[in-house]
Amino acid sequence: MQPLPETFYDQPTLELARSLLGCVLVNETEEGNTSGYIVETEAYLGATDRAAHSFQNRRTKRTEIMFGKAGMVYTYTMHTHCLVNVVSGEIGQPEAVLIRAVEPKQGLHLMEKRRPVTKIENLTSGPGKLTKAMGISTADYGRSFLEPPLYIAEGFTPDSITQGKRIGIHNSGEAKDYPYRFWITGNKFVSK
DNA sequence: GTCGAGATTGACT
DNA sequence: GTCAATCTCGACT
Repeated sequence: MQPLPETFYDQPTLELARSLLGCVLVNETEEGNTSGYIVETEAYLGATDRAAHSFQNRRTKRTEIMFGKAGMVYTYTMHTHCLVNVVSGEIGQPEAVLIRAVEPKQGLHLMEKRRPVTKIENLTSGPGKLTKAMGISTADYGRSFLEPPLYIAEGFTPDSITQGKRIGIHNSGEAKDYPYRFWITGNKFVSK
């Protein structure tokens, strides 16, 4: 499986968020390899998006990576969980795409070992769930999706894509109603 | 050094 | 619907 080329990330963040649907997220670890089709994403446009960590180009130690090159890995700890983003936009533009859900492809047994569930559709149907199932952590912060062990490869073209409001952002004024969320219509691994 | 907030999840009323 | 778990970082003393 080949990582997608650098040119794939050379497109506007909202288009990248849409393009990532159907692509394969791969993580190679000592325990084994896991991969899954990306079925849900959210765009964060730092300069104007109040819900983004980098709102109004706020540059901190944590958001630093968002100002860098598209295709970098931005991981972030939220309460007890870890979230994973793909950095987007030109250098100097703090934009990123949050990977909210994947559909398991390879390493199903390993994912279930890391995150025991009764229903398979609960395994990776949320941003904190998929990182645990695939073994992604804050140690991956600053890596590149262009090369192993953590990378994104070509998958399939979704039949139908739905666009809507983002989830789980509170007290963000108008930003909470921005239609920056994309998911594959009808896929059961999309979060609620 | 201490305090508060948060791009979530799972359990419970 | 509500709420706590538990960690990192930024702001302040």
